[in-house]
Amino acid sequence: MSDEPSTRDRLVQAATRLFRQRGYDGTGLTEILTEAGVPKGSLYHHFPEGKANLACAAADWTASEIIRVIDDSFRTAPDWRHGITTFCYKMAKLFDILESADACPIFGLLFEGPDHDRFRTQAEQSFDRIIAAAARYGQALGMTPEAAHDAAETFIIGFQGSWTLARTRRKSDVLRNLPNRLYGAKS
Amino acid sequence: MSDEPSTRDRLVQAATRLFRQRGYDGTGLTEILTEAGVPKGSLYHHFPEGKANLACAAADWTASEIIRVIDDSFRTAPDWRHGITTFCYKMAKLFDILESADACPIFGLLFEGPDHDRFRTQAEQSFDRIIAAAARYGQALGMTPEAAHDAAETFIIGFQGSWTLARTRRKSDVLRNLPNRLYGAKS
DNA sequence: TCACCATTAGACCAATCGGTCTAGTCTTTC
DNA sequence: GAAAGACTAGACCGATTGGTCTAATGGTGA
Repeated sequence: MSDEPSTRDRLVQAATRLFRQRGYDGTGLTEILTEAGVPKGSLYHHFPEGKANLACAAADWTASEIIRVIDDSFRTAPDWRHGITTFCYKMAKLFDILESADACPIFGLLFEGPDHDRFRTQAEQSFDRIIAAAARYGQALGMTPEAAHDAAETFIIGFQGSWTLARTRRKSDVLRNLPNRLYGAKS
Repeated sequence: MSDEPSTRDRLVQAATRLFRQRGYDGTGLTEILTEAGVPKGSLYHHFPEGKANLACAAADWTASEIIRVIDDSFRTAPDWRHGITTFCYKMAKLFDILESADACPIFGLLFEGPDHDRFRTQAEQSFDRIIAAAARYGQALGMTPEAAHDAAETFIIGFQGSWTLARTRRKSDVLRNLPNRLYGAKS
């Protein structure tokens, strides 16, 4: 059971990767199925509503992964800026790994596709989960709840924009420079 | 001749709008053709390489529109922050108009799709054109070339991120707040 | 051993995709 | 007014799309 990822997990992870690379509409079911090594019947067993269903699961999974990185970055951070800096470096590293496969901004990008409102809502919730996770660390480091939320939001905005620019340039510098951009030249 | 937009222009504008709403792969040729009121033959006359060709034209057109708004915002601006603020308000207004049609970040989003490198390059150039346009105003307002470029880049990053967040929330506040976020609470 | 249910397997389907190609219709030029 | 080229018009194409459906398979409890 713990030996190999379950069929469901393999589907979600293959879908996540492909959606990130080619977008929702750009990715065919066959492609996902092949990559996951799973027949079509299994897909519709685990995700009865099909592709859209799978995309939502992929978005959830991605958000959780991001939050995991946030946790790792802040657990030992002495202050907010250190936490953010660590996060940016970790993500820049990830960017460099993914880049060869031409990956997209971590999340929120999958959210083209039909069913506007469902996808939009899913994206909104993912954003909010991530912002809330970061804000929690802001509070733990002494900020007021409002200040922490605001700082987290500012950061996520900067991160999202930086990733986009980094991607068009194929260079992760922009990500590593984000803390300096947001909080002034390095101390 | 100046009475109606040319067939070509109608194609580019319809494509721009649809790509913005549904993305490159999410938009069918038929849809574009119907919207533009143009038969398929004309498309392949004006854009012999087809959809990809049209997408690049749409990206160019969009970048030019953005630069036009930058020009409008900075022409009478007494300083950098005023220019940025005006730009953000203009774009927030545009956002509110488009929102009903569920539009996407202004540009850079069309750049999923095949032909990775061609699309990526196109996006990179569009970004750089826009950053350069903003940087020019920074210099005119007294910044050094490096400072101006950096300020423009920071701004474009923040704008891109803000638009994304604004879109998932369906609220333009985030765009209007960007100057405060970047340059401190309103004076 | 049997029945039962979750899961796997993949053939199959209509619809749509981007793209090609031939015919026809203007407009311009001599 | 005829020839020529720019442009419009849309029927048509093979490939692929997301999705459905039936049959087989595997493990579990009685």
